[in-house]
Amino acid sequence: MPSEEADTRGALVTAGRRLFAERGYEGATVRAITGAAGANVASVAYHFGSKEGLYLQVIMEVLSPLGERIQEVAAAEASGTGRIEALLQAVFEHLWDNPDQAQIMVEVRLHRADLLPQLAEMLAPMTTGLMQIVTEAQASGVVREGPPLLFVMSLMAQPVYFMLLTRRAPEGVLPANPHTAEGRKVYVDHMVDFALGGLAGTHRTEGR
Amino acid sequence: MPSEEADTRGALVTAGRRLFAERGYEGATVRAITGAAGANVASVAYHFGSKEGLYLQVIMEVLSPLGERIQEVAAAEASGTGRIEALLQAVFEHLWDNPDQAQIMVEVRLHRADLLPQLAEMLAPMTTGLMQIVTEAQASGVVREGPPLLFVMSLMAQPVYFMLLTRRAPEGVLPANPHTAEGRKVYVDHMVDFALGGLAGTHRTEGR
DNA sequence: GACCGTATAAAACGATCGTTTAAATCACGG
DNA sequence: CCGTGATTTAAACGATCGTTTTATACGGTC
Repeated sequence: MPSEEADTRGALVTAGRRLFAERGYEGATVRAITGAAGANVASVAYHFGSKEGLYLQVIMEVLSPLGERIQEVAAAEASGTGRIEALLQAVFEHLWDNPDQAQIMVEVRLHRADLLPQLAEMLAPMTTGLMQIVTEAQASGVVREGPPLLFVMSLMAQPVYFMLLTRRAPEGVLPANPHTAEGRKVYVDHMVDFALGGLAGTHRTEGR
Repeated sequence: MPSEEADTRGALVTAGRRLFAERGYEGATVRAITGAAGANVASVAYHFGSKEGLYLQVIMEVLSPLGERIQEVAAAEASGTGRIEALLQAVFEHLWDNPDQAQIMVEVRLHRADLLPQLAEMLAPMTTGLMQIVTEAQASGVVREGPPLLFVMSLMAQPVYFMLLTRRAPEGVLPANPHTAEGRKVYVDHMVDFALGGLAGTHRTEGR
């Protein structure tokens, strides 16, 4: 009977997730990963076939939870602006607790264009959830008319960008300390205000 | 008299800029860069001391133009929402024409935390220009009260994120073709609408 | 034409990369 | 307690990394 899930295998994924995010695919060496996992150099080839195999496994495991989280928000009942607020809150908090996620997503988009089709497939549950949230918000009048994808992009830009900028920012330059729950609330509140305003009717040239 | 600017030196910066952006610091090898530049392998060490030296030079050259562009927008006279619109237009178009810029900025932020202090220093003209635009917009009533940096982050998130997502997106999924000027106008118009709404008064729980 | 600092060239350096090999160890049913 | 497949280990593989070395070609000055 094959045991299918040894301890080293999980340790390799955990270490790979962290090191791929910190240093990128090329920067994270097999020896660094196996060293951090307390495993042998050959264990990557044995369990995943190659470094690339481990990378794909890491991507899959790292992307799933956020997609599920967004699906939950999309399925939850909320009135008017409540669902948008819940979405931004959930995405930002999730990305903050799992910085590997955003880093690996950006890394793939920047330097691994060959994996973009697979990435889009893995992100499918997330994008459908987002589109559902926006289209329903348009039906209820919270969001103005227009291609839903544009609003999805504008929405996601906020938590992703804020997470990347605040994660390792030096102290003193930020208006609130994101390492505390109260500090993060400042950013979430701002993102919600900004997004709700942006989603509503246009303010183009004339006031209101 | 030293010639100071040989042809190979410029070719190395050009090739390095492209390859560092495409493949990241670790992924872009010295041999690939010198090969693309039509130069010898030893030329990087000769002209820049090391691969790291070339990377720093590329960062400096790639960051300057956007900072100057934003300073121009900040200095230009524009009434009400015009300056915000000009800012988003300029940033998105500049990033679109120079994708290396955003890619390298993100790369440094993700995988080269050791360079963040130098990056912040190089970005100083850009951030001061952005802060000036926002604070003056607050004074004129276009932007509601609040820490200017939060609005700067929300503003920049839009063109950066849109550029990263639309640059290599497969055909058919996007609502407009960003490779044409007319298509990019769709994205810029949306970003302007979204941003102006987000910058104005809050739409929190009650309608309008 | 000899001289000299600058620049390019080819070749080699040690180090480290991902991967492979082959032996050792483990878990366990017969 | 032996056999057998699964796992781990140490060692080595060829390839490629960034860098150094050494020699050669170039452009002015005296």
